[in-house]
Formats: sequence, structure tokens, C-alpha cells
Amino acid sequence: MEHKETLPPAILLMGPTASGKTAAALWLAERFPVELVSVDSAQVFRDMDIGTAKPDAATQQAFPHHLIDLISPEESYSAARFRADALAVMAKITARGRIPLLVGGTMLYYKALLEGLAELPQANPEIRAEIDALAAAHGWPAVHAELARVDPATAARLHSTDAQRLQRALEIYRLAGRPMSELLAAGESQKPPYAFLPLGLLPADRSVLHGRIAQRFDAMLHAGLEDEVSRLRRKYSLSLDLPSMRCVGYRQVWEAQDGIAPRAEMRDRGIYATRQLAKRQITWLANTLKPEIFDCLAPKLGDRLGQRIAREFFGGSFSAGGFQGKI
RNA sequence: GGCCAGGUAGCUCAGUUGGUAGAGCAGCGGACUGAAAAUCCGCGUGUCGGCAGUUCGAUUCUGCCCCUGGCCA
Repeated sequence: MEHKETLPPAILLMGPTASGKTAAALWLAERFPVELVSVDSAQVFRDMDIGTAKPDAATQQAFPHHLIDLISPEESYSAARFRADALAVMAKITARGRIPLLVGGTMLYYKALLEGLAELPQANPEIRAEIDALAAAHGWPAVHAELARVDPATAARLHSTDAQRLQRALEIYRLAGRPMSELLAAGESQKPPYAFLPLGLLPADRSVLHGRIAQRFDAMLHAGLEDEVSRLRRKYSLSLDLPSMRCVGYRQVWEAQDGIAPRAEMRDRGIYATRQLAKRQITWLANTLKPEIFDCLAPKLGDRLGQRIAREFFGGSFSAGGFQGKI
């Protein structure tokens, strides 16, 4: 068992969408020897810039972000791939004598990084198509019934309408020949060799966050989100059920463009979807990840975060907007 | 000013042949292992516009009033 002091530091900056994570991360990046690692399931897509609130080119130039623009919007990413990518890039950053500052709002990715994932088979398009066909013919409750035959434990904890999880559980059984419940039980928690400092950004008042979400979605619309979706659809072969086009904002613009939902409702729907995302992220923070929470609207937030980081990793020598000392 | 149609949950509406009401959306809470910005689950007390009248009982019937929209002047 290694001692905490022997482990290299890593900072985790978690928060719901529109809580000011990026601004805080940039502030810290100006003052600490850190490199930014994105923890964001949407910013991995190339050419999806406006709707994912990706840092602009100048910002990326000044402060390189890792794990952004990794794949085409036609492709899928995953929590498992994130964990592998993050650990690889964290090792490089650490080897350079710098500190990984992970920042983003994809809470499952943080969990996967911190606790590891069981050894499960990768997603398989053919098997998924088979299960989709079964569901189309007989309904998801029939898939649930089938799962109950081969993996009663997993079937018991899944609702018969939870299409995504039912599909995954049955996929695992068909690929591995063993039930998901068994494979999960076999995997033990694998904590990576870092001294993690999990920090959370939350507004004291939810309504403040809602205000910021509306403001930011309007800004995205003004910045040309609709054009961005049009360009994506021209350049790539996309559909509404791809992970990239299920992202908040992109989905609502697409639905308006194709008349699936009234254009007049597009803005509201985008804002609602963003709020609901924020709510899910907050639930993760409160119930699972439990970082040290900082009010994202508090005065001198940067100083507070800086002091906390300095106390943890630099012997408490952060003050007046700068830090002294070495790692 | 007259006629008609409405005024029911934050919004859009349904409904009650008289026994004080329910959907969608929003909101709130929760779950979460290779799609997670995903997927799914749970939560519905609101002077049924106001005041009277009829009635054992009115959101429902009647009258008057107020408000909104449309048509006619």
C-alpha cells in the first residue's frame, strides 16, 4: 500500500453544466503548473464546437485541453475508453512534472476513472441490432423477460422500459456467455495511483443556474448553433439516434429542422434539456462523487480553489493570486 | 354597446349527466459499469375567475359581475 505523499497529485473539477467550470479551470491554469484534461462526453466530437461550449481556438492555444476532438460525430466514445485515455494522458502530464487538472461534467467518467470498470465485453453493433429487432417485434418488456431467464439479478434491478440498459445487459450475456451481474461482482475497485483532490462547483441557488443556462443557450443560438448542425449533417452521415446527435442542443435543433418538434419550441426545449442534464449531474455530485463543494458564485472563487489546492499539494503557500513552491 | 366562445395545476388543455378534478409539458426527487449531454423510475391540494341563488351538497345548474379572444355595430 502506497502512502498518499508518494502519489502524484491530480485535481478533479466537477460541476453541472453552466456552473463556470471552464472559467475556474483557466484561472487555475494561469497560476498552477497544471494541464487541462476534459471530462466531457460531448467535447470528444470533432466539429461540435458551439453546442458543446468547447473552449475557443485561442484558449486552446494558450491552455491545451486533452481529450477534446477525439472522434467523428459518426463514432461512439465510452466510459471505458475515457478511463484508458485519461490515465494515459495523466501519466504523460505527471512525467512532465505537471499536475493533471481534470475538468468537465460527465460524472460517469469520473466514477469510471476513480473506481475502475469491471471486465465487460465491448459494445457490439451486430448484437445490438439483433436486440433492437427483438424489441421492435415484441417490445422491450419481452427483452426484459429474456434477460430475466439468463440474468435474473440484473433483470430485477432494471425497469422493463429501460431500453438502453436492458440492451446492454443482454448484449453482455450473449457476448460473454455469463450474466452481467456475475461479471460486475467479480470486478474489484481499482483506484488509479494518484492523490486525487475532488472539487465541486455548485450554485447556492438552483434558479441562478437556470438563469445562466438560458443565457448560455441563447448565446449558442446567436453564435450559430443551427448552422453548426446543418454543417455537421452535410459533412457527416448522421442520424438522430447517434450519441453525438443526442447531445443537448443538437437534438433539439435537429428536431426543429426536420419538423419533428415545432420550431417555435426549439429554444425552450433546448433549455429544458440543459436544466434536466444539470439536475442529473447534481444528483451524481450529491449522492455518488461527493466532492468538496464550492459555491460557484462566491466572491474570489479562484482564490478559494487556489488555497485549497495549495494546502493539499504545495504546503499552503498560495496567496495573492500566485503560488510558490514546487510539487 | 350587442352577440358568440372561453376563464380549471407554473404553461397548454381534458373532465365532472351535481358528490370538491387529471393528462402532456415544466418543476422537484432518485437510479446509473463500454451510448451517460444517454437511458429510465417516482412525485399532482389546484380559492376549477368573483359574488349570490337553487340544493343535503355547486367547479358542474341559474343570475349578475369581472377578464380574454372573435364577430357585429
